[in-house]
Amino acid sequence: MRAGMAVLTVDAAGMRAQNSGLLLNMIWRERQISRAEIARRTELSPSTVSAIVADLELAGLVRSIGAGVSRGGRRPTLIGFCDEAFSLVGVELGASHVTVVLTDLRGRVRTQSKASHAVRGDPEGSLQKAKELIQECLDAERVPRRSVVGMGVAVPSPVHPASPGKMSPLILPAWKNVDVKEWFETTFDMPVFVDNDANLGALSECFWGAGSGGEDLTYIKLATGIGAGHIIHGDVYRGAGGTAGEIGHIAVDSNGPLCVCGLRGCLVTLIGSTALTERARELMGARGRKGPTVRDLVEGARAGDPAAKQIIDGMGAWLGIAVGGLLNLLNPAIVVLGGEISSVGELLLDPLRASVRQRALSVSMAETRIVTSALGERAIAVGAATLVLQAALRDRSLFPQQNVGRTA
Amino acid sequence: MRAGMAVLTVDAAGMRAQNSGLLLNMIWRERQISRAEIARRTELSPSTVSAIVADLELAGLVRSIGAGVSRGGRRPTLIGFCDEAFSLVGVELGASHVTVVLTDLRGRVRTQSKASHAVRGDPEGSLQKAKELIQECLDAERVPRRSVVGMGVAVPSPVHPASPGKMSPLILPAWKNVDVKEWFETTFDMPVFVDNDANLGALSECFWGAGSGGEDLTYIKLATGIGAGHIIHGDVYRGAGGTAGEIGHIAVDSNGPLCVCGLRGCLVTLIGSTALTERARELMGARGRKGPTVRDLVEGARAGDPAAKQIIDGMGAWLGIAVGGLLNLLNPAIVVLGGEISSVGELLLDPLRASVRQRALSVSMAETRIVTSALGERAIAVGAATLVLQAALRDRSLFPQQNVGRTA
DNA sequence: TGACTTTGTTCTTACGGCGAAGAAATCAAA
DNA sequence: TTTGATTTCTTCGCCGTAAGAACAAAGTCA
Repeated sequence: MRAGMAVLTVDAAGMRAQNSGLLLNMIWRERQISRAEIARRTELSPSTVSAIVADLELAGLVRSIGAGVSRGGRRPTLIGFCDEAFSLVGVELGASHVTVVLTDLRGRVRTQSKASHAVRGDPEGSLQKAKELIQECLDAERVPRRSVVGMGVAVPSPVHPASPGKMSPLILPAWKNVDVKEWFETTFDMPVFVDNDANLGALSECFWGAGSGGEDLTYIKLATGIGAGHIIHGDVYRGAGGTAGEIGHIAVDSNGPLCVCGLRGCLVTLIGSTALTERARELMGARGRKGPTVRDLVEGARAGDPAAKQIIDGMGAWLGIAVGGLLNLLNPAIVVLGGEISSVGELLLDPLRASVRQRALSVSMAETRIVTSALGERAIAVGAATLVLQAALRDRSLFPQQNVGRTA
Repeated sequence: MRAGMAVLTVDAAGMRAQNSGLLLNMIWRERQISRAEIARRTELSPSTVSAIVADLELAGLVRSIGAGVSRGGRRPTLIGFCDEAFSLVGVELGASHVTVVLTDLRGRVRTQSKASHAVRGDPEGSLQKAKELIQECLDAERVPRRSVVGMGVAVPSPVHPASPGKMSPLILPAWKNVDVKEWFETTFDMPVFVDNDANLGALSECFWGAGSGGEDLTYIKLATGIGAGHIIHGDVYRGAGGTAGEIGHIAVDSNGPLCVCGLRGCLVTLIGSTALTERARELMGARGRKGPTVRDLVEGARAGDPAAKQIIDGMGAWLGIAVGGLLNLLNPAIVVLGGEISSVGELLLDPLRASVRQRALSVSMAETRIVTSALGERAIAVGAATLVLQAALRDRSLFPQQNVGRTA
């Protein structure tokens, strides 16, 4: 019954793998730390720590970075993580664009490239476009294939844990016959990890944003679609069928408009980008021929335009219904709002918090921080790259072997 | 950032602990299995398996139970778990009663005792009552203190992970100065685990009920209060502040009645026992002087009383709003309904499923089984005992040492 | 009956962590 | 400056655990 079968047996080699993984994580997290300090914290013996650090050094993952301050005796040698030793590729297949980033092991973007593309209906073209952009990034930095750990791909569809390359036939029917994971794997010959965009936004926030403390967190992506991703115990939570976080199709208004999903009054029909810009066209008038965009809305609200503020207020109220339910059901430590519209910051957070306060227990409300993302528009693509980093920090063997097979 | 610090370092002893824990779990799960089969499944060497089994046998946790069927050679010796080797105590502090069960390591109840008591306002009396009942159970079976692994306690309050003995001052203000965990620990001198009642109902279902497959599951306790418990990755999920699963205070009707929690239209004000019986009094008329009870409602519905059925239908509709949100947000594999009213079975499930269908994505809906509990009224107390079992199966050292310290 | 299979044990080997001892580096106080 | 204490890190031998080979025991099947 218990899912705990994940725990595998250990032999001598497994013991080393486990301990060295622990050390690698500690060094990554602390940025710089001495052997002695590691020994104190892990309760591993100094000799063992030294041996493992030597291992990691040989693998090119950590290195000495000078001496630290003395604690009354010999000064410690600080060990640091080699952030630049390997690269990560992050791909975002958005609704209308493809973004690619190349990052180091600290989530810093070394190159990025982006192109508009109608991803929804054109799998072949989108993948081809992605391939070009990836190649572009790799070439720009002259990154050899050997130094890339792997590739993360964010897709605008739920991903079933059992078949991570397959898109949902309801959300992306045109992608029915494509296996994204397989395609990238065969095209680039490296490990590929695929996940839903909101999940990767959440991961991004967990590693580099509001949730860097490691607490449980929910990220809400406010865009054409509305999706949420949960981080639970430091890991993306996907649910039994991969559809956890489909907050956009929570029905918040039983008299609301009909949604493409077949339900009525879904959150997305009320506060999705389309609904917002339509509302803006009504209240703010047409800008040029195409009507106001989300960007116009953001700028309007920031400039104090009452119509824009009214729209944002309404959005906060609707969103609060869903977030209130979220707090009561899941009680995350942090809720992060992402997506272009979230850049209005407090203008959205104020009405949202007010709405939540009417719908969530004061306890869970008081303990939950609700914030907007500070990671910008690359958050999702970086999150995709982070998925690879997370996997590699868990399983050292994912890092490509550099110094191939020399026996000391 | 990552919560992964939970992983501890390993030395030779830890290696043995890990492997023997794995074996213990496998034997518990499989009920009977041969050494050879264990070796095949775990990929441990036969010699290692033999050594570990000998260990476990010495500890009194497993024993040989005869020969199995041959696979074309010598017949295997089947190893079985000693279900009766130790006992578990489960305590449920309900809103209006205290229940105690004494179970074996397979969740079978050996003794139980129950007493009505106004737990809410009387901490001292409740604890004293619990003490008596526990003593009663232990005496009834002549169970020596030594053979009890520990005690689980279910409380009608959220429990903060950081202070598991403290009740929520909002829900149980009278219990402000009591530390339940500490009290039981000092009174009975054994390990004590405290958790919220709905969480323990969920654990009960995960181990002994609908979720025995180990999938993610949400249990909803339908009683005076409405609470939910989540099992995620085989473990109770409590949220950042311990209030995950407070589904009773999801606001499902913005025009609904005011709730004690300060919000309006909480689920509990619409389908809590009080609301149901009140509604029943209106529609079904008074039974005797006290008005119909939940039991009357169940019997009425089963007997085909249209008023009762109408009430249950309405309940399903309201509940469906919350469950719909739950499916979209968390996407559990199973939703289990518990509490007395759930014994109406399909009469509640039908309108509930219909309501959910209008509010959840068809994907998550299709993949989620929604069922009623089959564990009966002892589910929570047994869940409390199960909390101890779960802990001990994870950390063998929690089982009391029987054959104290003889070096072979 | 005899060849083959499967099970489970025994014994040796290898590996990894531990602890003690020691060397090196630094501080602090004489 | 010297001396002793402290901290860091390495070296080396020990020990516990798992692996593997060899073997005995107990079956099956023709």
